[in-house]
Amino acid sequence: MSATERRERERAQRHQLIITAARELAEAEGWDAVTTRRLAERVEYSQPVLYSHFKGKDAIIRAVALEGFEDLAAEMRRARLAEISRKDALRALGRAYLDFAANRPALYEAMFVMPTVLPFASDDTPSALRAAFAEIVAVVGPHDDEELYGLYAEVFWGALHGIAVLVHGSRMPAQYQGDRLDLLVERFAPPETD
Amino acid sequence: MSATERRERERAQRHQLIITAARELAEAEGWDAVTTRRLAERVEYSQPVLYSHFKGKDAIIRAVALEGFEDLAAEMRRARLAEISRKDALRALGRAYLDFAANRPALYEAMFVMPTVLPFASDDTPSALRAAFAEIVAVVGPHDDEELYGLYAEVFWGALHGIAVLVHGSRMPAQYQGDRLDLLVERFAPPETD
DNA sequence: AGTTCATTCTAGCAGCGCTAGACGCTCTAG
DNA sequence: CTAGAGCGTCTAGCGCTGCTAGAATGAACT
Repeated sequence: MSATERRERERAQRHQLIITAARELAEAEGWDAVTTRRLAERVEYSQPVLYSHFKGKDAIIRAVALEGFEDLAAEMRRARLAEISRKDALRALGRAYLDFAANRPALYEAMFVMPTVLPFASDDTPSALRAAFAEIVAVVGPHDDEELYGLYAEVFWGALHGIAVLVHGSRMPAQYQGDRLDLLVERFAPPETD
Repeated sequence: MSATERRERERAQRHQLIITAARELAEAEGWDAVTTRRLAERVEYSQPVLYSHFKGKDAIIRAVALEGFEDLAAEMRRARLAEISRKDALRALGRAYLDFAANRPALYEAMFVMPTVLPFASDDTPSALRAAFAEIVAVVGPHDDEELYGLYAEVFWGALHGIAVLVHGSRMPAQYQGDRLDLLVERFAPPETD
């Protein structure tokens, strides 16, 4: 059965190759440039091969986005754990989030802007999405009120997302992003206990 | 010359007809359904007529968005002026903004989500856009610090935009939108002086 | 070595935004 | 009142998109 195994292994590699190629092409030229023909050419197979791995273009974007959530969760985690006070952790996480959005706009777009493709607040929400959200909850709380679980995180996240996409779309000047984060952190930092 | 005048008048009417038809079609079936063929059919002209009025599909979307800004500015203004205290005005404006986004999602999308099509913070920013932004500045200030002009408004606007689009994209549950607004208002209300 | 079967490719469909060039109608000037 | 100029509209078509049916290929198993 080793022949079959080898083929499955090759298949898995090609699966990942498609995802990576799609992400790289999107990051280099934007999602508009990611057509099935160009993507197929890039992985050096014909178009129909893509459809033997993914149900359609949407599914490819979904796979790219899912990997993105793992990256984002890791970066937010690293940033917040490097600080001691909660306020510093909040600012560090916010900065990590905005940097991620600014530095990898195409990936961010697949995750948070394109027509929904991943189930967010639902029973079958992928663990990477839950992990990313949990990172935000960890820095803004609340930690003592079950009823409000997630509310602060949602609003803080919403604010970060809002200014990230408005800046990216040139609807807001990019230069004051640091000041905006400072203001946001000041307003959302938990009551000082340190 | 009245014949020429009549023709120009008819042309202006048709211009508006195209914009209205595009908005209605988008609001009914989403922007994906707004193809030049379907739009032409709806206004009962052939495709090329659209291009004698607008440079391309982008320009039509731009015209729709521009009208939207006038509506939004008017609704925010009406909402904030109906309240006395600044905190109530802030909440009312926020609610008006979120309601606008929720009730007219396609129009909102053209204004704030689609690839930039109107110059926002620039010298030739249309007055409707300036007016809408000025409404937000009016309720969040600051009014005494030239250097910070617009910063509070940008962050408050960003937060409203963020939760609006995340809810619309099913990335955040819709049911707690009121609680989110309350939290946001509490954090952004100017120091109590009333 | 012959057969089976999975896999990949060629070719094509319907629809997209957009445009060139032919056609027809209206308005103007003599 | 008629002839002609010019504007406006339409038909037809280009190159592209996501996606797929069916032919052709090649590797693996008996």
